[in-house]
Amino acid sequence: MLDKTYRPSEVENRIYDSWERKGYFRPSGKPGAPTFCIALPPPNVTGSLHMGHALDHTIQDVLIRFHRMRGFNTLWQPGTDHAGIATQMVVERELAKSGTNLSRREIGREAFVERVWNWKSQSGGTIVRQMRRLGQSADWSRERFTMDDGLSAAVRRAFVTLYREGLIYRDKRLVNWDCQLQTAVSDIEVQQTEVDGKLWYLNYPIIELPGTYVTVATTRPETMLGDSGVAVHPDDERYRDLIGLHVDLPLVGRRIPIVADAYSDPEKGTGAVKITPAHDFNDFEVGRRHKLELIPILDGMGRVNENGPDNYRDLDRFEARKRIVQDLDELGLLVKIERHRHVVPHGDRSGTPLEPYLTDQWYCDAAKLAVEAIAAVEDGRTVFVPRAWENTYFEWMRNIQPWCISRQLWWGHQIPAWFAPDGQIFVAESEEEAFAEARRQLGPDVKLKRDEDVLDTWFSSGLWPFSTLGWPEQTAELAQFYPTNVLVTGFDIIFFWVARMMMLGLKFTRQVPFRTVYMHGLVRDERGQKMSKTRGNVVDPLELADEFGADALRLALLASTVQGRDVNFAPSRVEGYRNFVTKLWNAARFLELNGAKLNEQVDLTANQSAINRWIVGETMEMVDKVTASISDYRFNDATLSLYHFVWDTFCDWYVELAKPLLAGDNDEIKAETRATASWVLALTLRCMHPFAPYVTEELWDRLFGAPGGMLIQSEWPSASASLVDPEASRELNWVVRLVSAIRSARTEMNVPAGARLRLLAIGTDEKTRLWLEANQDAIFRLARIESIEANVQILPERALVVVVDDASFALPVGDVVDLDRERSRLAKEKEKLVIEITKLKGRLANEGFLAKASADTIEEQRRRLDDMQATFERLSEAERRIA
RNA sequence: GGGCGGUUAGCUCAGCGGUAGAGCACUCCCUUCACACGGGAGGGGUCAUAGGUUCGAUCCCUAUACCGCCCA
Repeated sequence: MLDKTYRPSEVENRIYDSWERKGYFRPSGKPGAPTFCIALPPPNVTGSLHMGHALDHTIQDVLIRFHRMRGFNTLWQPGTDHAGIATQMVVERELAKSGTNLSRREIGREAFVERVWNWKSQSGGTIVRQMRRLGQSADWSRERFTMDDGLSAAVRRAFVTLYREGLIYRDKRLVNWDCQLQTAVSDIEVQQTEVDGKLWYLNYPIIELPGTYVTVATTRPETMLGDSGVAVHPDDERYRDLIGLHVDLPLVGRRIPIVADAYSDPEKGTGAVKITPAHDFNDFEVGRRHKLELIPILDGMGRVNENGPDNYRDLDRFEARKRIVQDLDELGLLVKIERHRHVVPHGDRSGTPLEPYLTDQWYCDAAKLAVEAIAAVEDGRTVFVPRAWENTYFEWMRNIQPWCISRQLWWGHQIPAWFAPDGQIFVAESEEEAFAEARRQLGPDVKLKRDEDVLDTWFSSGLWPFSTLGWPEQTAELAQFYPTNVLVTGFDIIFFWVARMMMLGLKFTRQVPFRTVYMHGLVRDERGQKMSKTRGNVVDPLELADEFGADALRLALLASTVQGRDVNFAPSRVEGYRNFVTKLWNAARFLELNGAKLNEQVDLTANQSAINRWIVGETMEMVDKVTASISDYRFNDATLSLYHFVWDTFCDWYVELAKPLLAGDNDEIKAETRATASWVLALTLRCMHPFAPYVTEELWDRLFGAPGGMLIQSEWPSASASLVDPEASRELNWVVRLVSAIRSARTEMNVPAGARLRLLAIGTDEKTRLWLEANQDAIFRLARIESIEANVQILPERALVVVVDDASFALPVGDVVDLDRERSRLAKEKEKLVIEITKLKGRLANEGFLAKASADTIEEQRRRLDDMQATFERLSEAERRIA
């Protein structure tokens, strides 16, 4: 027997183990079945599960479970990425704490990488375990890691291919350099952060005009050591005469030119701007236009290098700033300092200000790869849901910059490039190949040194949808599951994920990596604030799952997911869905107590009771709605349909209506009701399974046993029109309205809740009489009625009156009734009607409306008016009775 | 500066050319034999503002205000 409440903690692990052990997460491999595949955007191996993952993964699990039940040969490909910087940082931190006080450089590359692997094997699986906790049905037997042998081979193949086609090349350009981590990072790993800074105004003496100065304004005075020019706007009258002259760079003593360049904004600062081509992206361009010298003055740690004057050498960039400002001030060249709020690029891992830094790096020609990636979305080979995100994708793809793919790290895919002593580069998939080629060209004794750097993690992640399926080998899985069907991700990583996979996927497979990109919003707190540790508003999905159950968390997330919008997540909703799960549990418990048994062969069209015919139709409608909503990625609609069906339709009405049937003495009806109720519950469990997999599986097992196997691999229901009986639907809707009207009137008139009243139907027509008779037990019970008299001709005086459609019903209450109160109740109801009736009359008298509105609309409005007028008449009659 | 989204009940949000909805919160009643993680009944909204289109606008268009996000 089921307990009164469902206890998730006693169920979840057991069920999950059972699913996994029985291999239900694996592709069915059914011959002829259509395939459905999702590649999980691999979470960071150092990560732990946050609300964003919970939402992202739950959506994927709904799609996977839905398609699995619909008979697709389904694969959800999971795994993690090696997260170069993040993982290396974790292990370096551990190293620092370990007491040996050795840096990674001191223990050496090999030993360090070994440590990272050790860390990974011990602590790397957190997020994957947490995914299981939430019921995610990924095929763990196929779990992959971006550093696996196979995936590493894919990376080498991709790199070598792109290099040979000229799509990967080496270049000396400015990169975003992280001085703390001492590596380059890509544009999209840059966080633009607004900070309170200053604007320093500096005087540079003009050589040709002794005693005069040009004043430049800068947010980074320390970079002046690397200045190689001053720019003014060509149309700026103030500086016209200075163009072509030179200044004597203070503290350095370098002679640098004043050039005219439109980059200089006359409105900003003084209109004259110092140009440091080796330390600023804009200045780099200006410098190139005017052939200015590139003078790097900082080293990789952000310290002044040998190009700076001796007295600043080795000073940290921030220390150098202080000293330089001080020294300029002493020379009388510091004009003023203003407060200035501006945007400074920060590394999203280290959090330190990034330095534009001139180095040799490997680049990928993203612009060329983008061409096909753009075309594929333009021509609909890949479709975004919601569509609006395609614009963001296009905007970014069309302005894409060369992608810096090398990182000065040890953890990652080491770049398969070998340097000969003369600087010549040999790129090959293996060292042997590289040597073979080098020997051919440079003789047998050639010495090669492998590039120390590794590739951007996203380079390997970009191959994920096909490298996980075996590429570059032409495997059966690749043929079967690629292109994948849908990528589910948050819009915040549209550039990381979608863009890179599209470019590399099209390049290497000539096919799009996924046909649909479903973008969901970010999970924020209930006030719309981004969740962050510093704000302290982070909600832990695992804690919620522990407290309320994984199903409740999943339902709450799905119910909050509206297409194209962020999710403002209120934890109280989880409690609400915990209650919902309990409600379902108890509905099942009710069936269990009444001997429910599932018989899939039962002929529901033979049902005698309208109540049973009605709920079957309602169930069909629910199946339709849920199926359509999932297919359209409208998860909130699907969740709400289920919620409404289970709670309102099934529990509040059907179960209550069925009680008299089950308690009655008609064995045939009893059997029919048990069979129908069981059938409805079975379909409900199936439809709800993708959303709340645990409780549905448990109930399936407890109630229906498992002769046909587990719910996870049962068949998704299909709606059948032949099971919908419109007449039963009309009848039961009427019963619901009648009962509701009686309940309302009773409460409003303060009739004691327990009091049983007589119900007199006034001037009853045939249909009403039949309906009353057929549903009398239900009406007795639900409206607290003790007897029904049909066809009463005269309204009794001391009675409440309710009107349903064109029939009046009187509830004699004897002396307890307060006539004044009843009068005002009737008046209030009439008032509401009058407003609507006036509106409808006006509309129907409007010639424009009659001429232009559709016949259906006009007919509908007429019918509504007739109904309301009839009700109004009945209410007036009742009023006159007690006048 | 450019682009995108939002403004609907106390809160969080659905919706939509012709009847304004949900959950939570609130009020009143109920130890009715599945469930108090429950049942029943209620209160609460000039759908941001101003114009326009339309027979009819919360919904479509334009502008404004405010809020948020992305990019420079």
